Amino acid sequence: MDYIQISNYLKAMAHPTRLKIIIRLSRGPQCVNDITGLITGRQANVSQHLSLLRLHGIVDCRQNGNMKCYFLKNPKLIKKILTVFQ
Amino acid sequence: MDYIQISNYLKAMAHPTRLKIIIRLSRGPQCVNDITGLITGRQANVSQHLSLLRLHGIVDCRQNGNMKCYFLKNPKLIKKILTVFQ
DNA sequence: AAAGTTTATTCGAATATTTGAATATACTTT
DNA sequence: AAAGTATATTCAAATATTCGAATAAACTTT
Repeated sequence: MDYIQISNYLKAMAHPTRLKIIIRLSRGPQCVNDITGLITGRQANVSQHLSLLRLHGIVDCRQNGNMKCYFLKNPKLIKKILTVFQ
Repeated sequence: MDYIQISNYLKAMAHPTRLKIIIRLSRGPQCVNDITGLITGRQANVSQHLSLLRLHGIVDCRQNGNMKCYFLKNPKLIKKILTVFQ
């Protein structure tokens, strides 16, 4: 990963709503509706952030009946970054 | 550090030019002129990025005669983040 | 199949970031 | 003190990001 890719990855993480989502997902998978509950914002906006996170390879999801379950694609990497800030 | 502060810190890092500067400074202090040499851009622009990095507590500097020497304020933290991406 | 849930997409306005240009400041040497 | 070198600041234009509003899509239950 070169510095351009790293900066893209960090930029995707570096939004308060997205980071909040990431922190939540670092404790386990969640569906969109539950994630929306954490955020002061609309479901559509949460979906926008989730699709950006997916585009950058930070999260992925699987259909689960009616719902979609999001999870971190590389939880180890994310957890390492988060623990640096504690 | 809460998620707002963390996202601000990550945002400050998450620009290709600034990350390049940070990576360079992780190997030791450098003056503005040397840093400018790394970047495809003007000295004034490098100064802009450096002052933003300083504002966010990522770097600091000391006057060194004619020149200003920039260095990472928390090199351990930065190095931990960078090694995650290798 | 109609109604209800859950999630995604598109678009435009508001906002934030980035950059170059111009110029200022500060220190050093002559 | 004038000229030279190194760095910083300000402003405006260009660009990118973010969010709400509207609505679409997909699945589930009735």
